Amino acid sequence: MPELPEVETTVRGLRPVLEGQRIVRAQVRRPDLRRPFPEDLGQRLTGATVTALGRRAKYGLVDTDRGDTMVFHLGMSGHWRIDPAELRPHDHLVIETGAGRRLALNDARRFGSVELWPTASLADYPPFRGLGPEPLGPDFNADSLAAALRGRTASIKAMLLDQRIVAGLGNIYAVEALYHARISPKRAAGTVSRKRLARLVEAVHRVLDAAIAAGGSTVRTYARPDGELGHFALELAVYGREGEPCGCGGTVRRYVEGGRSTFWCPKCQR
DNA sequence: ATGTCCACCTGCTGGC
DNA sequence: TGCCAGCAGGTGGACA
Repeated sequence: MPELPEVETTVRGLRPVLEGQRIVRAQVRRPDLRRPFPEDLGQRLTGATVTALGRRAKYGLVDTDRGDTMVFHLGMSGHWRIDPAELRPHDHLVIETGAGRRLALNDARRFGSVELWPTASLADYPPFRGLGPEPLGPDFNADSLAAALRGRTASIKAMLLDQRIVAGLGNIYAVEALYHARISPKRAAGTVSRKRLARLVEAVHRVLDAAIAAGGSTVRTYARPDGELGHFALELAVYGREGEPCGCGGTVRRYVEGGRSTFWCPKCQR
């Protein structure tokens, strides 16, 4: 699931359940995702009060009154379940609040991670070092993008997936943004004109905003039993549409780059 | 430094 | 119906 919009949706869904609440129980059921959980994760969470929730790139942030932030990444298959009726396989971490709410972090493929890090020095959290600008923030714009891509010969698609260039895009939204900007995913990043980079920045904004808006509509129903955060049905223009017609009269094609499927229309994306 | 590929892990789907 | 190859939205490390 989780690119930036899914993580943002997840954080927004967790906020009303966790913010201001005391964690009365934190149960680790399987401590080894991509990286092992901190040894004492359960003890360090139990009794803490959650002061704020946030997001950086594709990471969710849960601040506590003990000066620690729980940083979680959902990998490929991770998601939080709110008030599950019963626990399921791959519910690796279960948190209960003083208000009687229960959260389960489920991640079948275990590419995700959970870490505790001092809130005051989150910038030093190793995965955050070297991270590029937030795609919806002011530091991601045509000028900064042009500077970051100058002279680069790798494909523009690969550069959008590089979290050091821009932090939060994944395969789906990189593909969708390039389609909307009418830029070929195969084009060498350093050869994309400033004018077309401006179009790309705008397309990234449009695609992410629409996805977050669609996720938001799902969040409103989060309280349903076994509600799972971050899942929503957004209409995608090209992703997963190999062989289907493009509005321009062309046909959507697929190729693999770096082991990732890329969908595009060779007729209108140049 | 840069570009490219692959491993990590489990579950689901579609074709035979 | 059953089996199995192929595929899945991320990241980081190895290699040239």
